[in-house]
Amino acid sequence: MAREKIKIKKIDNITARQVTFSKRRRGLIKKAEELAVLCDAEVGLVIFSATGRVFDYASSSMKDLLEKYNLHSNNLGKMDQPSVELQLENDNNIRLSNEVAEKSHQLRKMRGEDLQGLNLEELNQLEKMLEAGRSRVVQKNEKLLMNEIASLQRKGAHLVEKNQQLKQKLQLIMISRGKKPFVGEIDNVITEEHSPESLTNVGSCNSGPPLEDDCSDTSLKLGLPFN
Amino acid sequence: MAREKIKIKKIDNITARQVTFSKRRRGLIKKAEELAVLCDAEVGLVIFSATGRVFDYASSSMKDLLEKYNLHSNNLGKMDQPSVELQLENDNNIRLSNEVAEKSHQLRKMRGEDLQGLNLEELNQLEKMLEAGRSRVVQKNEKLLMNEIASLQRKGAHLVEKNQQLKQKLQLIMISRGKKPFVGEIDNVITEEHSPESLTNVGSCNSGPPLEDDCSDTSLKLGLPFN
DNA sequence: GCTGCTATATATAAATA
DNA sequence: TTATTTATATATAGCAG
Repeated sequence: MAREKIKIKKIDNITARQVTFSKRRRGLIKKAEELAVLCDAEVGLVIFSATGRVFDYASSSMKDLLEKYNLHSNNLGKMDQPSVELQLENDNNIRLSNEVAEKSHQLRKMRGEDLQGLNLEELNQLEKMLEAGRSRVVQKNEKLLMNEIASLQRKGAHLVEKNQQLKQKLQLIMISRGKKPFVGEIDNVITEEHSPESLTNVGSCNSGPPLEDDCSDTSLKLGLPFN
Repeated sequence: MAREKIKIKKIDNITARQVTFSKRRRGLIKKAEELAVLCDAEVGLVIFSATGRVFDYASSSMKDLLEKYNLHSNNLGKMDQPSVELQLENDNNIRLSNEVAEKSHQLRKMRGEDLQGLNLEELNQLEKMLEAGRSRVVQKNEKLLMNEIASLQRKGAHLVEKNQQLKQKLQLIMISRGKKPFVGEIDNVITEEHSPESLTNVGSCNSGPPLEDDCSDTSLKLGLPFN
């Protein structure tokens, strides 16, 4: 694949062979990885150089992969365990393998990826199941959102309360200075343009006389979710 | 490497993913073989598709290759199993059990039965997946229905055609008997309550009045001897 | 043994049959 | 599914450091 086309046979020149080995080895591993990622496949690759060095690639655990592979080739090939224990283990493996296969299939169906051979009845049932699942997910989602809102609301109410306390302290201080303040003076500073009603909505922490509010941002944000 | 550059991430479209898997799998195996031949290396390659099918390539004996590989990796790691085989089986059990657990969990999530600890992002993604699956199921369902309809239409059209042929044969027979039949006579026997026009529409595999009847008992019975 | 550099050979994504 | 076709993207053979 390059300057010249080459025949697929052992490269005579040793140096060239090594260079090619190095390049192609990396290329092969890259391709293996791409296949695994692109197609959601499991890939295991083992390479021994002529000099005996080992290189490998595995999309997941090479150990698991090879065990899985052995299992398959065993099932498709020979069968010869005398040991009862081994036989038991093997039965277990078969059972588990079947379970995995079954669940994988079910998952694929739910993803709509393997609907081969399903009849109308089964398809309808599947759709119902998906719709039910979706509904639950959506509910959970909404619940989460509501919780978040409630939490924010609590925090907001808390801030309102704090603010009110601050306001009272300020009043006390001003009074203690001997200056009896105009009522309107403080209110102007603290409540700005808000109307009292906006507070009554905001949670139970606030029971007293609707003492205006303070951090306008908070009350605005809090008010929205409750319509 | 083609019409468009793609990102190396799981291909969303199922069909495209399968096609790509098929192509790249072959490409990868070809490259593996070339590496083995050109550079006098030993190469072993194992591929599991997402559906669980196995593909492999080995420049020599996969068994030998894997044993050699295990030897190497063991040397680089640990080495102390009472019974290697038992250990392997046991590991396999653990791995399979984990796989079952994982898939069960995934299934439960898709059924909306175990959404504990999922955040908003994850819930949204799950919902998207469910919606995608449902959409595919619905599509498949519709396709099935359309096929059924089309099939029935074809059969109907075919019956109509047969019927017309039978009618012609019967006419010929009656003529050959030397009895010039009343036109009305045959029509009455064969088409029964049908007006002649209803037949002329139904030429080949049309879309017109699909099923109707035609296969009235009478005409069918008449037809049999001539087929 | 690596690089980096081309000019080519291959692989392959999409569209199509 | 599977195969062909096409336009492009990649891989890489042969060199030079």
